[in-house]
Amino acid sequence: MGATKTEIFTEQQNQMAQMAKALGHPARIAIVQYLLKQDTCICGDLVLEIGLAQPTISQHLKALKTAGLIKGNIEGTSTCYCLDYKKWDVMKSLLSPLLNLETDNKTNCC
Amino acid sequence: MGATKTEIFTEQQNQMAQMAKALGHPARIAIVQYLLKQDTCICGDLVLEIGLAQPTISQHLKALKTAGLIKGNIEGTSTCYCLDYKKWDVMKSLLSPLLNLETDNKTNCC
DNA sequence: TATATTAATCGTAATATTACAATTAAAGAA
DNA sequence: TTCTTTAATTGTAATATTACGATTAATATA
Repeated sequence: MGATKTEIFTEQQNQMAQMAKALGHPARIAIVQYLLKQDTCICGDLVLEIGLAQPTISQHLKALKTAGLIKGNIEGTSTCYCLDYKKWDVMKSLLSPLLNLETDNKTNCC
Repeated sequence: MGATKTEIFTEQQNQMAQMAKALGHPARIAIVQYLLKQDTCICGDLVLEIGLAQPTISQHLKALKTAGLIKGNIEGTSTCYCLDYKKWDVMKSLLSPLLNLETDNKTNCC
């Protein structure tokens, strides 16, 4: 045990969970916010901005990249990171139905 | 090490991450989807629907409840669960700025 | 070629998560 | 009161995550 039983869920449910999980750490939220403000960054920018060690930031960048939320391009000795807007659209279309609920006329159920 | 350094992030960043994390497991996505469809449910419904053991479902319900995304009311021998729309509004207002990006005229940065 | 610069990777310790069997608790039914 | 129903809790094994020092790799620069 200990590992998520992905095989009993739909592909969509696993995808939604994976994207939410990628945003489920404050450092990764901070990275995304930084990219929203600055468009691009390199690892060193985030080390200064966030204050975690370089390998830790690198690890979080990898997690966001694996989830497809950011892209990285090697440029000389550094790597330029940015949001991957295509994947972001997928995430939006998957998660919006959950977030944009009609809460107006909903009363507490129980 | 091993624990998230919440103290170096803003309250808002920690909140956003906490809510995303709560949705970061396919079983919890499935629970939320079930509640969207059925409005209310009890633990046993989800055990049948999802196919994980009762203690596991109970644990996921607790995680969603701790994050504030669902509410539970004891009714006899069972507990009635439903989405907490107030918290859902908070989540929407926090996460929407991240999700609803203007992706139209954005080109790949690097 | 030697020396920075930048970041990825490796290794590892601490902690957290996931899943479930076993048990417990609490309310309703017989 | 005893038995059933329902779910929470406890305990635990397997796995995953987080964080960082040390190292490595790869490109610049002197």
